[in-house]
This record gives sequence, structure tokens and C-alpha cells, in this order.
Amino acid sequence: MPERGDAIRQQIIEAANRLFYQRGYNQTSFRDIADAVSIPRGNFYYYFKTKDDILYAVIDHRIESIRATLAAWDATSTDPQHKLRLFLAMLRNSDSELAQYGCPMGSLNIELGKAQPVLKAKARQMFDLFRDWLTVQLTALEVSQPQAMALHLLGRAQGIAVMAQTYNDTALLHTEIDQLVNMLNAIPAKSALP
Amino acid sequence: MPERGDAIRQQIIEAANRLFYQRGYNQTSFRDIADAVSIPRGNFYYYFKTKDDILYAVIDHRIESIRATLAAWDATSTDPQHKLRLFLAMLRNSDSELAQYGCPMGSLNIELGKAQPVLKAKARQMFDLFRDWLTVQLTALEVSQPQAMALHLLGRAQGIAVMAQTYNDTALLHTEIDQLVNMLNAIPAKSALP
DNA sequence: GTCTATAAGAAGATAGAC
DNA sequence: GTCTATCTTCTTATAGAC
Repeated sequence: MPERGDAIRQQIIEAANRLFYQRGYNQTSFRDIADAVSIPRGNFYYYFKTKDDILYAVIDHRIESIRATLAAWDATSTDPQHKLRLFLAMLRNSDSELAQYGCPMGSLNIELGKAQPVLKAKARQMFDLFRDWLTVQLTALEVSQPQAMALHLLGRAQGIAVMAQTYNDTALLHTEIDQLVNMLNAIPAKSALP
Repeated sequence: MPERGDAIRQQIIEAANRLFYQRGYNQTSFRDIADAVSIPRGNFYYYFKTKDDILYAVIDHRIESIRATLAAWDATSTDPQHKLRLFLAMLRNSDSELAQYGCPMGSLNIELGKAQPVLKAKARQMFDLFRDWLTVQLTALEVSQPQAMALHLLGRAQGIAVMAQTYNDTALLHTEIDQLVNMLNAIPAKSALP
């Protein structure tokens, strides 16, 4: 059952989640988060002992969010090709955020990968979720190396996000996503096989 | 003619260049750079007034380095396809740095793009150099949309760098670069045209 | 559970002696 | 040109009153 204070804890996580994305983890201070939630700075430490603790909670929050998204896609259809299009549609629908702040998973991994290996290992778990889900869909489509193809797709998405943010250009993002959709449609549907 | 102190100024730029890449711009302090060059912190301000000034100098240094690299590639061959392979060979040769710290251009743009628009505009100039050089080569190869293709290639390289760093995996990088080499070789050579 | 006050240290930056 | 001392502000974090 929910304890008292859980609501504020949740507010902190959501504010930190947004700020870490928009400013970066190291560029976000306790003060920023406390101000966003309108609680005094000192009270902060009742909920989280260290800054790393908040990051872990934020990543866990994101992981749950990703799991929910993937489950929703799985519930929408049994056609793996259609599910993969949902993945690309998500990127397309996030165009303005991606052009402003880049990919939340990618930018966090790059930042932490520079000099915070322990935190980065945690952040990588978000990538693993997508990689494994994509691998399942590509296995169902019987492509030759499903996991390599899953990593390829993730990489393409990351590259598109970096370029869209670098040039602040959603049109570039749309053009590149279209190419991925075409590539996907070129995979022979399993039902067409003997 | 070189003034006194230029040698130390150059040492500062080179140390900052390395530290910005390995730790990130915002995660590198004056103290870090001063210690790396073994000069007292106070003396630092004789050479650079603000931290932004150092970043500008570092980016200018990188831009000169990129220009020199592109000029060297241009001098090596007149065959655009061969020159494009030199671009991909550079990525392959940087595999361990890319897997550790990501792409120096991409990671800097992502970091600054979050909340430092003025600095990011400067950092984007590095991308412009590669974009324009790639566009020239692809125009010579008479591909249909040379600039879009140049941005596509840059994006592919960025995506590969993000994945290589996220999974700390140079093998993944090699696999993906091989695909780019194959894609490049599939472009019909201009000399084969009527 | 909530809040105030404040510590301890690191950050960017300055003044001024040598 | 070089260096010491110092300032202010911000950061993470704690103690303890309410």
C-alpha cells in the first residue's frame, strides 16, 4: 500500500526525469529539481540520499515506461512488421523533442559513458529493452541475423536523433525515418513464405 | 610572429581538447585543465578570460584539424569513391576511442544542444565541414541528392558511434562500417558512365 | 514528515604582488 | 608574464528544530 510521501517522491522523479532530459544529468542540480517540485532543498534528502539515487529512480521510471510502451505495441497487433512500424512512428511523433534535446536514452548514455561507468551500466538497460524487443520482431520475420539487425535499427534511430538535434531539423528526421520504413517494408512478410 | 606565452596557450588548448572529449565540456573544470598543463589556476586567466573562450579555441583547433584531414584526403586521390573510403577508414581506425568516449563532434553537439544554444552553434561548424566535403564527393559520383546523402552518411556514422559507446563494443562498429563500405561500393563509378 | 539553517567543498572569476 | 591569495556563488549534503 502507498505510504505517505509517495506522491511527492513521484513528483520528484517526474521533475528530475524531465530536467535530466532537457539539461543533462550533470547540469541538473538538487536545487533545480526541488524548485520544480516546490519543496525546500533540505526536505529533498528525506526522499533521496544522493544524486545517484535520483538517477537510478529516474531510469527505473523510464524502464517501466518503456516496458509499458512495448507491451502496448504487442497488444495492438500480432504482425511483427506492423509492430516495427509502431517503433518508427514513435520516433516520428517525437520529432520536435528529438530535434531539441536528442534521444533521452542516447544522450544519457553518451553523457554517463564519458566518465561515470557505473551509472552508464544502469542507463544501458533502456537500450537492452528495445534491442530485445526488436530482436523478437525480427526473429519472427525470419531475417538472417535478428539481433545484429536490431542493433542496426537502434543505431539508425540514434544517428537520426543526433543529426536532427545537431541541425535542429525535423524534416531531416522525417526523410530518414521514411527510408527506414521503406527498408522495413522490403523485408518479405513471413506469411508470404511457404 | 609567435608571441611569448603562445606555447602555453597551445598546451592549454590541447589539454582542454582532450579533457572535453573524455569527460565532457561541463564536467571539465578550470582546475582540471590547469593541473593537466601544470600551471597555477590563477595564471589561467591570463590566457583565457572565460570558460566559453576555451571552448571556442578548442573548437577552432578541431576545425583546423578537420580541414587538414580533408585536405590530406583530397591530396591522396582524385577518385571520390576512394576518398569516401578514407572517411570510413578513419572511423574504423578510431574504434577504441569511439567505443570509450563516443564521437567528439557528436557528443559535444548533444551536450551543448541541451541548454547552451550559442556554444552549440559553434560546435555545429565541425559537422558542416564534413557535410560539405561529403557532398562534394557524392556530387562527383552523381548520386541523386548529394547533400541528403551526405547527411545520411554522417548520421549513420553518428549512430554507429552511439551504439559502439553504449555497448562498449568495437566489433559492432566494424560490422556496421563494413555495411557502409558495401553501400558505397554499390554506387556506380562515374568513370563507368557514358 | 516537513522545514530552516548551515556546513564543506568545488566552481568560475578577480585583484594585485612580483 | 607569472603566481598567490581571495571572492562569490553554486553544489552536494547534514543537523536538528518543529
